[in-house]
Amino acid sequence: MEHLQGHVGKVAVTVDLVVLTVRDEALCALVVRRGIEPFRGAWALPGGFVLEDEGLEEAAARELAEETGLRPGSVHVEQLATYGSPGRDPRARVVTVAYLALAPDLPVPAAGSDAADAQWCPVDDLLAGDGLAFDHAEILRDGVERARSKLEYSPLGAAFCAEEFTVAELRRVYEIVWGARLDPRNFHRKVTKTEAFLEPTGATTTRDGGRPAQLFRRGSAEHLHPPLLRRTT
Amino acid sequence: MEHLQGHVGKVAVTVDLVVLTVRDEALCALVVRRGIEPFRGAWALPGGFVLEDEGLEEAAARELAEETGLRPGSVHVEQLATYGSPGRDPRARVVTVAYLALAPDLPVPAAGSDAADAQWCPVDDLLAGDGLAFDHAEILRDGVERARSKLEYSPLGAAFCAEEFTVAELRRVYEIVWGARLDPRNFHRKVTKTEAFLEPTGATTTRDGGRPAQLFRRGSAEHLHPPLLRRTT
DNA sequence: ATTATTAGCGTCAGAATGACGATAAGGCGT
DNA sequence: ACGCCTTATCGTCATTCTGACGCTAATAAT
Repeated sequence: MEHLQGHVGKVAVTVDLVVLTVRDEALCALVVRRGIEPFRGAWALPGGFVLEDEGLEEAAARELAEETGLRPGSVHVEQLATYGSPGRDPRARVVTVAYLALAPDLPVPAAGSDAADAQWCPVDDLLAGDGLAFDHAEILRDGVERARSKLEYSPLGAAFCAEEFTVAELRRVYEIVWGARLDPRNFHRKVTKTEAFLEPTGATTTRDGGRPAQLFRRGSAEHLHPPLLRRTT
Repeated sequence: MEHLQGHVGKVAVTVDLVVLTVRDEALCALVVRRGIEPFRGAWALPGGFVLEDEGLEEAAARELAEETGLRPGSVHVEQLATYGSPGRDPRARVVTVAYLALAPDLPVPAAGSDAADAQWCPVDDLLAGDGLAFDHAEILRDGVERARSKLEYSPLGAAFCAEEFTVAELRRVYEIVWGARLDPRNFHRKVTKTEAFLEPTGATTTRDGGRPAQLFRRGSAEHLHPPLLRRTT
C-alpha cells in the first residue's frame, strides 16, 4: 500500500450477481444469454462494470434493478466473494465482486436492458452442464452453497417467500434448497418456537389446501439460535 | 459485462490482510506503521497491490510471506470480503480484497520489507481508538467477527495453536477470541468427542502445569457437527 | 355427511449441553 | 517420603433440543 504510481496494473472491476429464487419445485438462478464474444450464446450471470464514483454494493443493486426490475426492499443482497484469477476473462484482467441475492418467485425478469434475454434456470441444470461463461459456474456453486448455509444459521429462507407466507411454504423452500425432505411437524415446531424467526400476521389462508394456515412475516431475528441444521448423518 | 472499452474506469486493486493471533492473553492483529501520506504514522493492515498476472489468493499469500516470513503451511488463509467505496482512499479509486489469516503465536513479524515496523497489537486497542488508516477498522472488525464465527462452526481454533497443543491451550484460544470463560470439563468433552476435530499424537506434556495433558493435532474435520456455540443467552 | 388434505398440537426416546462433583497424575516445598 | 497445589480427565444429573410419529382440527371437494 505504499505507492500509487502506475507500475501496478489497473484492472477492470465488475459485479456479478447470483440471484436465486425457488420456482416450480426447483432452486433457480437468473442467467442472461451472452450476445457477444467471448462465450457468445452461452449463459452467464448478470453483472456489469462498476462505474466511477459508485460503490460495490451500489453497483450490485443497480445491476439487479436493471436486470430484474424488482423493488429493492423485497430482495436480500449480500456480498458473496471476489474472483480475480488472471485468466478468468480472456480479453483483459477483470476482477469481479460477486453478490448473492435471494428473491421470492418474481413475475419474470424484466429483461429490456442490454442482456438479450434473461431467464430463471434451475441451478442443477446450470451446474450439471458446462454451459456457463467465464468462471460463473464456480461463482454459482459458491452462491448456492452460501444460500444453503444461510438457511441453517439465519431466517433468510423467508427471503424466498412472498411478503406473507405459511409455514408450509417456508418448509418447501428449505426442502428445495437443501434437496431433502423435512418433517412438517418438527419444522413447524422449530420455526414457530424460535424467538423472532416469524411474526404472525393474524390472517390465515387456504391457498395450500386443507386446513387454513396462519400467515407470517419475517421476524426481526438476524441469526438462529440454535441453528436449523441439515442432515444429522 | 458487454463491452470492455475504456468508458468504464479501471481501478487499482489491492489485497489487505487481517492476520490474527493469540498472544499474551489477547487477540492480536498484525499492523504496520504507515510511512507515507495519507495517514502517515497511523497503523494500517498489511497489504499491497495485486500484480499483473497474479491471482488474488496468490497476492495475499505473497504479502503475508513478505510481512511475516512465516511458513505457509501453518497459517489458515481465507478471503474475507471486498471493500470498494469510492472515497475509501483519498488519492484514487482503490478496491481492496481483504483476506483473513489465523496464525499461531509467531516469534515476531520479520519486518525487513517496505513497512517500517510491523507488530502485533490487541484488536481491542485497535478498535477502541480511531488510529487505523483508511477503512481498516471496519475491515478488522469484520475479520474479528468472522474469526469468532469460525470457532463456532469449524475446527479452526487450532489454527491459533502450535502444531501440537493441549485441550487447555485450545480452550484458552476460545476464551480469548470470544472473551468468555468456558467450563474446562464441558469443553474437553465437546472437543474430544466430536469426530475428527482433534487427532491425538500419543505424547503428553506438562507445560501447562498440573497433571500431564495429551497432545493433539488438528483433525481432518472441515466443519463441526453440531457446532460449538457461544453464549446460550 | 363423508372424505381428502393440510395445519398444528402432543408424546416419547435419544442426543447434546450446562453445572458441577470426584478422581488422576504430575510438580514442588518441606 | 509426604502432603499440597495444580491441572487433566471422567462421571452424574437435570435441562433442552431433536427426530420419529400419533392424533385432532379445520377447511374444500364430493
